[in-house]
Amino acid sequence: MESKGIRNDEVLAVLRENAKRITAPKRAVIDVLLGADDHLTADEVTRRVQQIRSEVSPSTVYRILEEFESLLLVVHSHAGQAAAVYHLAGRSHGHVTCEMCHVTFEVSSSVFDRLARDLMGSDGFELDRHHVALSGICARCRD
Amino acid sequence: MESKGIRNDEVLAVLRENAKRITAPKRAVIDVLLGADDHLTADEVTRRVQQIRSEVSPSTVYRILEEFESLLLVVHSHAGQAAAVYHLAGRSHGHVTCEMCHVTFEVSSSVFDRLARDLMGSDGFELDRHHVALSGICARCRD
DNA sequence: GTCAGTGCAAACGGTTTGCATGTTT
DNA sequence: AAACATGCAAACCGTTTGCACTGAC
Repeated sequence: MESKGIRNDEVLAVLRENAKRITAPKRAVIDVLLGADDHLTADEVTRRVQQIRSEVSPSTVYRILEEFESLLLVVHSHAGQAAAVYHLAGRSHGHVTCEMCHVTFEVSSSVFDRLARDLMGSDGFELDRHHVALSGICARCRD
Repeated sequence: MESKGIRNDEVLAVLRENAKRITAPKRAVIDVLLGADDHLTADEVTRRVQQIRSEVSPSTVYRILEEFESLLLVVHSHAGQAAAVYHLAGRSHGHVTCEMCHVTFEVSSSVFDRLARDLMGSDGFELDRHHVALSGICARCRD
């Protein structure tokens, strides 16, 4: 079990530093993200938050995730046209998502580092490794 | 100007081989895809088709693109949550999309080959290089 | 007391689907 | 004639937005 790279109180500190208010829905979102081992869609975050505070609306969750992302506390990425997945910022790097089981995995930074270097070298393209998840078939689903 | 790797009559031949009917909307879609230098969204394909045959509906274009893709004539990929982009199958490999100008580029197969090898080696993950577009900033937009 | 944050509901964009009609074979 | 393809409209899903209200500061 790796450290997530950020703690509850660190998130709250960043909010205070940026004159953002600390509200019950935000606390709930933080707890959900800290308690999640894998990557969650906005809908999954909402459902988990609603287990504690049933009145929290999806739009609030989107707004909170957006705020957290603007503060570099959260990262989201896309795989195909499916829903985006969110997780706390930290040691994460690239993402790959299995087309069969829909689980998103972290990819070691060295793999993405090399890709980024190759793209820069061949086309001068600067890779944004956080934003997009590659698709494919994971080892388990390939049997 | 590179060859697109497939010609009008080859597309029609594949349709015949697979007992698919050759209709005016399909001919129009083929012409649009053959005439496009870059990658088109389904909406762009629809609009260009409608310049010739104004009655063709978006859903028909989606169904045609889906059929063509199942026949391996067309490939589509996603960049973020934006609309998918389609183009004729051929020598294409991976895609990268610029977050600033939203242009999608082909990436040389060697870059994606190496990435695929790395992912297989490190995590046993089998990359689907066609389906997802990486994001970043292209050389032109970086100034 | 003020204003950022929230809940609700409605709008949105891209895509898919049900169904009656039209067209290819 | 039969099966497939199409047009239309409505549904769909993830996400965003307008607005009045609430609650953190």
